[in-house]
Amino acid sequence: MSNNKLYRGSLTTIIMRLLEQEGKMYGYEITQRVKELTNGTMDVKEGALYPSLHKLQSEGHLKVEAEKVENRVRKYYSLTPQGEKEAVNMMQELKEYMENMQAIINPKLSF
Amino acid sequence: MSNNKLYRGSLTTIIMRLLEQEGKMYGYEITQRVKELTNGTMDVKEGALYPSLHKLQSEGHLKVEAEKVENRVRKYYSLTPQGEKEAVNMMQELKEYMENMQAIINPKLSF
DNA sequence: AAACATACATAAGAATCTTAGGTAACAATA
DNA sequence: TATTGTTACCTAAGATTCTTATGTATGTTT
Repeated sequence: MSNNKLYRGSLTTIIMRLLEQEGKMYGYEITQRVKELTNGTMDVKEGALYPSLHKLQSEGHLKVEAEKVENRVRKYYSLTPQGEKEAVNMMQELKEYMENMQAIINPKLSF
Repeated sequence: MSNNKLYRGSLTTIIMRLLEQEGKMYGYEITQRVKELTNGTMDVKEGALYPSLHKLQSEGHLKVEAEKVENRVRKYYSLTPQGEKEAVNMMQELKEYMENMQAIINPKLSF
């Protein structure tokens, strides 16, 4: 993801948010999109991505459709209705996280 | 820390920043300060805190002085010169993390 | 006397990641 | 044409960071 420990724990939030915005995406596409959006700073590792996608699917947050494009298989992931609720929830948790970190890091501005 | 996965990885950044601001603190004090600053939202677990403090010390970022206050021992931690550099670095990494998450979460505002 | 708060600590297990491999199709290049 | 690079999926071993559970000890409150 980066040599930065802070990214630990944020991969599912990223996946859910991208799918909320894009409708459907396949794994490799997610790695490329994140690279674009962060100017090459963030690198989603496949060894983290695929297990995460499978877990989100097994939890009922994602559904999959396999498509054959140019003789290669792509697995398109999209949010289930339950996943859409979870995406909203995760965005709220990200907001809370950011506010709490600001309050700790910059206590003078938290009044 | 919270039932929120996003906090994973941010404890050392929190410790280093608090010590940068306060000069010196002891473990239990850190747990209470974080609770105050986040209105009870965040709860730094002792099982995470003490191993983190010991690791930061073994890496040369923190130094310790034991003090006896009201017949109880407190271990006051403070930044070493190397730790001060590392604290600055961690704040920069937190800033980058926040910017990257914003860019992913809210791509329209990243231009 | 029991419960709560202060203050430290560690060990087992869970969760999330990195690293390092593997398969396969296609394109570009040396 | 052999090799490298890109696209596209996957898993397993190990590292790291956390939670949960437990322990010790002193002092305060109920």
